[in-house]
Amino acid sequence: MNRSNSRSGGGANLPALRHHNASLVLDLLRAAGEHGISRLELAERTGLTPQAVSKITARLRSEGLATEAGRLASTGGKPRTVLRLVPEAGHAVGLHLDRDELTAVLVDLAGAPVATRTAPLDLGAPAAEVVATAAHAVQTVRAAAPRTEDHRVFGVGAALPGPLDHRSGVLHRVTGFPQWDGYPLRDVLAEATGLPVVVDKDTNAAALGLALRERGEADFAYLHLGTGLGAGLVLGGTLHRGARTGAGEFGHQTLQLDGPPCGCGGRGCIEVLCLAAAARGDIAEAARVLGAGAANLVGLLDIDRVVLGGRTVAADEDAYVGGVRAVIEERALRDGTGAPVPVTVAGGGDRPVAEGAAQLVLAPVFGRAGEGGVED
Amino acid sequence: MNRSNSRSGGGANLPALRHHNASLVLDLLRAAGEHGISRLELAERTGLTPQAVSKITARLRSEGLATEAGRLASTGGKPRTVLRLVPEAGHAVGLHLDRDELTAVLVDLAGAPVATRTAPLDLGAPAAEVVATAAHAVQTVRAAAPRTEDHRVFGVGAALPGPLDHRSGVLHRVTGFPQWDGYPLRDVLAEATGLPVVVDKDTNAAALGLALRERGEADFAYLHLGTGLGAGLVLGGTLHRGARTGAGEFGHQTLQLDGPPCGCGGRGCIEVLCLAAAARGDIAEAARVLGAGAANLVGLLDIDRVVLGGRTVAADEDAYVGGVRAVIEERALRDGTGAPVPVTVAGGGDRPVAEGAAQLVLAPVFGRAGEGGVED
DNA sequence: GCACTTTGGCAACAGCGTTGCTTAAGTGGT
DNA sequence: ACCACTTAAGCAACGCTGTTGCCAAAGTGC
Repeated sequence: MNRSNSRSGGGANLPALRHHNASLVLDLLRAAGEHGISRLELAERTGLTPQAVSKITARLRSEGLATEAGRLASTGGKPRTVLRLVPEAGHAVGLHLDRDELTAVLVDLAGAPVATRTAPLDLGAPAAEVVATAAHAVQTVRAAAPRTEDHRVFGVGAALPGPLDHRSGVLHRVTGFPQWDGYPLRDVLAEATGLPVVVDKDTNAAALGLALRERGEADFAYLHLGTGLGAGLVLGGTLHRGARTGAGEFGHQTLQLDGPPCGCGGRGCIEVLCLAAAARGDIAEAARVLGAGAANLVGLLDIDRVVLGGRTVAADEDAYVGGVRAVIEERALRDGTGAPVPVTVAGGGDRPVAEGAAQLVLAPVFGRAGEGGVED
Repeated sequence: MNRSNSRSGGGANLPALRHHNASLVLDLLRAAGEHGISRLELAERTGLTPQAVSKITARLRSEGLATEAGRLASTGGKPRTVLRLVPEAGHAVGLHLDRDELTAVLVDLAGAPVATRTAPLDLGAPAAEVVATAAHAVQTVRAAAPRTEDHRVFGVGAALPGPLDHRSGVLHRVTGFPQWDGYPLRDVLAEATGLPVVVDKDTNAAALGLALRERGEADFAYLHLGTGLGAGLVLGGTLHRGARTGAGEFGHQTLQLDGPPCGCGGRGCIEVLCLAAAARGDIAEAARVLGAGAANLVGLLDIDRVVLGGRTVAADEDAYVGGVRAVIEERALRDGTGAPVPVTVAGGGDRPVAEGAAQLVLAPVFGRAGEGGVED
């Protein structure tokens, strides 16, 4: 049932079956939010029998993860009991290590932030120093979680710029900070905090978090335009990282053959076109370039929604959203492929990255660990 | 265990568990080919216990799907017994309906072609006529399969150009042949042949078939350059079709902002650039353009391998492979992301499409039905 | 107040992979 | 030639999964 058969493992036994179905139910409970969802609807949506759902939800209730929350209007018989997730039953820490700033956030199972801490950070400082600052921020927000046995903190998700190996948790050449090359951030941070740690690219974290904010979309792209241009892809409901966890290299896509030279050594990369236009104040052109890249992505992968973010976009949200939307709508019109894909902007500045980082930790709980996913 | 949690269903019970593990084992048996694989290696690779593998393989042997095939050299104890797939235990028909030609092929479980039939076809003819010709070709190659109870034909996979809805099996506006718009090919063909039918785009079929030819690559792209330019993507071991089964729109990716106008109404599409260069005999330029698009794809999705195919490529294989490879190697060098992604060409003319179409039917047997997959 | 509908738990069950143990089938030392 | 050892693989008992059949609970509507 794991789609990633090519990976080692994949064999499923009874505990795995149980965990799978429990995750499925938890995911639906999370999606239902505070309104909750009835047992029978859970049965319909999962394909399980009502009795199985009763057993599973009974377990979840005994573990404190779910609870009854009122009942629906009767339809001629006994009214359905509504169940909902107990958000405070578990927490996760999201950590965003940006070039000049650090954000730590404690989120509950529903993804709602419980505590936040922001601090200046010099990513160029010695590694030990950065790790110490990060670990301290983690402990600070962690103090906001109730410390009972049942209400555990699942772990820390750390998002940072630049290429890294998600599987091993080792960084590569973080742009502009060569001292991080080969640094085993995951293990060091796990040691410093005493919690399991997952590391990933900032764009991936943001994509995961944003994909969960509005539901129902299996294929989703987040485009981040800040000091650089990158993408995070959620395909089939989980992050697509690729074999070398190098997916999302959106900025150095060629969009203008033999165009202006880019810092990467290539020519006509979407990043240099977009940022050059933005730098000279031609936001409309920057948005048009970004839109062309987004439309390429939408057509190639049949993406359901595109979300824009990053400081450059935040400076002129309407112009970017409008410009990108125009390009996508025009192309959808040409293809005649029905309604154009919605384009929105990620509100909240840098918060989506930190909150999404926490979702890196929570994803396995809800059965959304992708191929490159980390076991619980 | 199914990655596609967002889809309805997803709930797993005991039969599903059994089917999942059996598929996993069958997939490894298929990968092992005629050399076979021992029970203990199956256990290692699946993560199941040796005893579970023994039970599963015993079932497969009793169903005639697997058999013992010699034993390995001893390593100090009882030598391991080697198991292998029995290819002739099942077959599938692959059907390639091209604009001017029809190819039908019967393949066994291992994917090896058993019987082939090629016939001229006018895809512009009335639908009933085309279906009748296709159904007749299916019956012809089907006659080559042993008709015993155990050796069943699983179904027909039909690949054809142009957009279509894989899930419903209904065609859209097949380029140049408007009469197919809205035609329920899957159901009509199922009626005519008496077999389950799966339809998909020709590029998707080719991608699936080629991805299985050489193993171990989870993320794979097939680029088809013929009268048009399209792509098929295998991500995480299964075909990526997208929510509207419209993924793979590679040809109308913008590669040259404000470039020459394309038939689709856009400008600077990779297809028009590539085909225009090919038409004026500048194969090197066509290959360079194709390479730029391929490199974009590789960077964006962290693809493991790129395979080129189609009549235009076949006319000058070395030039295209060399040109594409050069662009990809150059970009890999710039990024410093290790070894460049291998680029090869799909041999065998149109056969890969028909053989891949048969794999559309076999994929679920081996646990490789993607999100858009069809149940057995 | 009674008939009906719908929800949801209890108990028995079939069947999955796992565990503990035994048998099969080799190698290598003496 | 024999025996100790190693490795492979089947048998039997087991725990636990979702399923099935049944019944109690809790509503609606005539």
